[in-house]
Amino acid sequence: MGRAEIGRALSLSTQAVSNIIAELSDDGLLIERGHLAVGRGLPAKQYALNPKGGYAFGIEIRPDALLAALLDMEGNPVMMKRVAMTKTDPETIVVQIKSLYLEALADEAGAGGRMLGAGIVMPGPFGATGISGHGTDLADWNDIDPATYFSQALDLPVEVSNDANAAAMAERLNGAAQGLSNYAYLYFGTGLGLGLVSDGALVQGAFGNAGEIGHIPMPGINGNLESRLSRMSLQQHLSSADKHADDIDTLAMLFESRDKDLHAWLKPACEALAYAVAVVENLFDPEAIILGGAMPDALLEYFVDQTSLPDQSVSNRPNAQHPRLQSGASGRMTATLGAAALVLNRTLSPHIAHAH
Amino acid sequence: MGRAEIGRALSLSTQAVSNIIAELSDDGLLIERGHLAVGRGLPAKQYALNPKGGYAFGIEIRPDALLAALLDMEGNPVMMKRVAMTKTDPETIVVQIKSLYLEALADEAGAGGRMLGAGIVMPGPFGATGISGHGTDLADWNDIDPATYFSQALDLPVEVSNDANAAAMAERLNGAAQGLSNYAYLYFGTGLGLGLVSDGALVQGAFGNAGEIGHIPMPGINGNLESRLSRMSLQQHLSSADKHADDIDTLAMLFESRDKDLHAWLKPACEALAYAVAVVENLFDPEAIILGGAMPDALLEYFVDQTSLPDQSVSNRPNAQHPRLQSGASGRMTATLGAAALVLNRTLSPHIAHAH
DNA sequence: TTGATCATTCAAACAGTTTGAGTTAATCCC
DNA sequence: GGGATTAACTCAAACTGTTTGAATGATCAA
Repeated sequence: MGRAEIGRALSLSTQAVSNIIAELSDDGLLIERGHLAVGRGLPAKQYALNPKGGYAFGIEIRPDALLAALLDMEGNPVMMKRVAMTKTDPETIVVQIKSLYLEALADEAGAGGRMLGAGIVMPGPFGATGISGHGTDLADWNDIDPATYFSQALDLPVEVSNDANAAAMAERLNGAAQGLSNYAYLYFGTGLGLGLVSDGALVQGAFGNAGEIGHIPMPGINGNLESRLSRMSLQQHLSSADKHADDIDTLAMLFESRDKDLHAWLKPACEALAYAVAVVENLFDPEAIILGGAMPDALLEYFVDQTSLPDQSVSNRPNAQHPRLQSGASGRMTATLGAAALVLNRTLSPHIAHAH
Repeated sequence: MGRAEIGRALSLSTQAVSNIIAELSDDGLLIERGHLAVGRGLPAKQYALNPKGGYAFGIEIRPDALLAALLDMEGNPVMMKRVAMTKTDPETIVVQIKSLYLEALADEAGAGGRMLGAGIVMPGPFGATGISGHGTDLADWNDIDPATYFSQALDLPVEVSNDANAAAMAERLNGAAQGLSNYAYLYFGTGLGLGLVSDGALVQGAFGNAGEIGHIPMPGINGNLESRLSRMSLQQHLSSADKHADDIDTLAMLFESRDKDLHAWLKPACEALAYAVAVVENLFDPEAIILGGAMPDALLEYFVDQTSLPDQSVSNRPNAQHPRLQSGASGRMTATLGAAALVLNRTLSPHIAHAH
């Protein structure tokens, strides 16, 4: 955009924009993109964010591994790494993270002085709650505030969140949620998580544990939602037929080959998804619900196509602008990239900073 | 507070606070409260909001009546009125609202030049949706944007919301939610609504229809949540036993006298409430859930006491600071006062104003 | 009584903004 | 082809809201 256009969009004078652009250019945060003539008048000098003007580091902590990614300011990954872990105590993890961080800085020349912060994704819920202790959470982390701990270790501002929130933010940066400010993201991790974005900001809850949609009771069965709709439920279903699918590729293969056990799981899963959609839509009235996470693409597409969306919903509107249910980013690294996206979103979207 | 204390809280210099206080005092928005000596040093001149420095007008539009309230800046009601309506078309309503507004201004000398805005509560959902046309919504309003319409008619900034959101804001101003910034409000209107506050701001959804919790499917029965848990469901239950309770007082009397039909309704209602709590807690992780609306106080208290809260919830934490479920304001005027509270909250809480 | 502590004011400096006049480069239209 | 029109941009000055530093006032503690 040109100075005058930016000024109009921001309700600032052209002169003010000029001053700000001069400062940002000096800092290397903007690049010039030539002149653009759209009609009469002096063609505007175009400015854009310099993708190499800032970087965000993302870490995903899992019980068995550590995943890291480095994103530039446009959200392009410039590094991705995975390290298997056997111990998950804070000291072991922080040492490993520091070493991954140094690798990232070594990989990308110039990132050193331009780090905007680090995003950390770790399994929730945070603190002792009624759904703790189900095997997915990390030991030895109860007495530590992860944000402070990592912030001191890396000497960077740190954002901590869960996988679903991170994935939702990643989707806003580059994916299906671009331009949306009210949407929900259903994330397939081990269980089923929900990332909620309201007016451009994550709804994190009082203790950062919002979005545990997998744990709500599921109508018609004696169990919760994620007992029907999650990767773990699918894997349990398969293993009861003596089939073992530990990774996404195996699941994709089974889906592709129309495996009858996998397909038997699909129908009740779609019903569970329809229920989840009804709950999320009526409680939250999103522009769209995006489906993503550690599932094969084809399976996500199947869910989007085959799930019959509830009629009794505030989102069932005749003139909807967006598909009510759509698929987003899938794969192993979604949440890791999302961790870094947390930082980019904090940097790039206006908010009130609380004095410290 | 004194100037220096305010400065520290806001990360401003004392001098800046002095300048701002001078301006606000000139406008009559602050009052002096004498000096307060806490230790050594010059005792600080105390300042407080002038309750008469600003007013908020609240309107609740119902299919059969119009309710109005005028609140001062501290949230004290200085006027409350009710007018029965037979027609609900926009012209009839706006004429009546204008006349109520003039009455309010006449009642409170000095309110004229000090109106901060008007809050309007009207039955949702807004726009055509899958749960429209159930008899609770107003006719002839589909092509009108209520905010713009009333803003022009009253020449005031206008906030439009539903009853649950308004009630939630009222509770924050004066009631059980004081000091909370992440909480949920379960509101008994005709159906069952949910007001969500995240980081001090209402979660309204993309089209203002968030919080329609009454319309989510209820496990175990062939129906939605509000078919078990709402005033309408209670009244239907009673009328099938040939008892008619059109207002809160009658319901309170029946409850007090341990009417067996009413009490038969209570147990499944508590189960429905437990389910609602499980959904809201796991999805939003609130500090507390507040129960209020058009129900007798005693009945709300009964719900709070008798509902067994779900163990499988992120809010089931051993060291909780607030009761997970508590009762808030009840009665006929809750949503009307809330309508005005919308304005006070917008005025008093910091937010980013979007350029227009 | 004296010194320490803290709130406040005053004046000057500073930062970020708008305003208004002037310059540059494109299109429109005769 | 050439003047009129349009729009982006720059420069300088004014303005607004902030911080900084020195001075003053009122209280407590020893």
